[in-house]
Amino acid sequence: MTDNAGRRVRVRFAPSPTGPLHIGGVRTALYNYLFARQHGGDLIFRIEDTDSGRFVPGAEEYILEAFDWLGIKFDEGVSFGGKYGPYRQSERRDIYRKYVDMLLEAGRAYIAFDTPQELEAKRAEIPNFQYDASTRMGMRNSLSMPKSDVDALIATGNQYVVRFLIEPDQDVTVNDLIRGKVTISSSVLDDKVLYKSADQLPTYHLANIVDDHLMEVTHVIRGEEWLPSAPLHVLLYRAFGWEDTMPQFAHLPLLLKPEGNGKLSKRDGDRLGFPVFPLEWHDPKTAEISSGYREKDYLPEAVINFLALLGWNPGDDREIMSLDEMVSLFNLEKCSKAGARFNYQKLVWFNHEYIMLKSDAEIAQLFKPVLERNGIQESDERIEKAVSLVKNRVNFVGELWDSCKYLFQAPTEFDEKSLKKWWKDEAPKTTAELCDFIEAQPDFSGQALEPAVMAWIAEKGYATGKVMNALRVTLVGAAVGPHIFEITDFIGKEETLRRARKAIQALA
RNA sequence: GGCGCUUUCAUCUAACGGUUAGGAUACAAGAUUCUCAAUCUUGGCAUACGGGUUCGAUUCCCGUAGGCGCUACCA
Repeated sequence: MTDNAGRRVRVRFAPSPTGPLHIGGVRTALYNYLFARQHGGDLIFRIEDTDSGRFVPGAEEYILEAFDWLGIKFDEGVSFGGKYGPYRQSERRDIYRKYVDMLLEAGRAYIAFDTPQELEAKRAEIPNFQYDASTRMGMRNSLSMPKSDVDALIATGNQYVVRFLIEPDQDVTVNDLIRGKVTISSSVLDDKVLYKSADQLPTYHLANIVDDHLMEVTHVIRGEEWLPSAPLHVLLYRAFGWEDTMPQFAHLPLLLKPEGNGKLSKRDGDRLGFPVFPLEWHDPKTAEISSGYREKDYLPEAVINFLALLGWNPGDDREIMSLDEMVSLFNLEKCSKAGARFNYQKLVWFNHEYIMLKSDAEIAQLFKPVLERNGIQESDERIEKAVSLVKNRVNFVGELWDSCKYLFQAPTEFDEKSLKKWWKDEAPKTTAELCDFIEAQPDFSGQALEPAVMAWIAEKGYATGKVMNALRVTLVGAAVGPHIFEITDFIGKEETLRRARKAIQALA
């Protein structure tokens, strides 16, 4: 499929390498991915490192690794290649300079010498100061100064910025795919800095427009925080004369805190006990560690599914969807407009659903390292069997260990509540009798043992619950777990009797 | 402060003028069972407020209030 101008659909995800990838960024990337796939288009990975001061080593690699884990694949860009490169903005200085000069020559931009300190002083002095048509002639720039002065300042090495000349009193309309027409007056826009001579790099706005144009991006799907500057971007496309191929915009609602006010931040994760980053992040400067979904044992499919539904729905009641299903169902028009609270409780539910959805063999492979860490070496078949018995009662693979360790090792201690409820009165006596009965059985398989034991209990006139739970406590250490004959079947006759008789002595 | 976006159960959301306002999570109860889960059933819970337009507003318009974002030589 193509866009309105008949072009192949091309979208991009363009993070700044200033730290770990925020979970909101993951969702933005996901929506771009779904959109690109659905339209048979391209997804570009661009690095927007125009702020040299905020560059963080390792961030780019982290972001790539995160998408790899999540299963979001790019078609071109940094580390993927492509014919529109380079895809790292810091490597495109010459390109930007050329376009800055074009704007300068066309009189759509001008050079300004005001230092950050001077501007700060101005803002302190004049409330609501804005660098625009009403103030620019009072500032130090190529509009207010003679050309000879400007040239002299540059020649003597003064730093400067290039500002975009904005004509006041013009209504600028952005046609947003999610929100419809959004109109603002150009008078509320300031003469944005497009370029800094100090590091010879553009700011976001200029780089963004030039790159999207050059890379033939057709749709810009990004967070709502960009909506206020979208009219500025439209003005830039006009200034360059690129309005006919200007991409279409879609501004996504923000991810909000689970409780309280404001958008989801790094702090919330620490405070409420859930990650806000896909992968664990070790800050190279502060040595601080932020938790990640991968390390916290979430399945990438669950994270993706949960995120997809935060601000979008397929139009019917389905919630569990594969990435491919989402690709065919995705629709920008079905995106909601209001911010979504990040309710991680539901993510836990998704994780549980995906554990249930995956085969025992798949879960067993994920569980194997956990077992090994606990000193358990078992065959894949045994592990799969154990997984099948207990996976419905866990939300995370890591919880499997606590739920089924008794399948691999005898209990070393007994849960007090369980003892109080089930290990009393006749329990030691009946359990001992049951052991003798079981020992005498020729066929120990669960299928044969269950009816035999039930008949024995009936014959003796015992209460089924009391006998079974007493046995359960001796084998498991608590009144939890799967069907008791599944457990005896798994651990075997010898171990069953050994545990039961040992417990009778230990608990006497 | 200015500008913009936004507003349906606690939370994520459906209903693109006519429904007993639906689903999911969470919560509660029940069923099942040797226990804990899972599963199934059931239950409570919402159209922010005030005006219009209309035969009829969750839905369209205006206002108010709340929420969010932007307002950098950050993205």
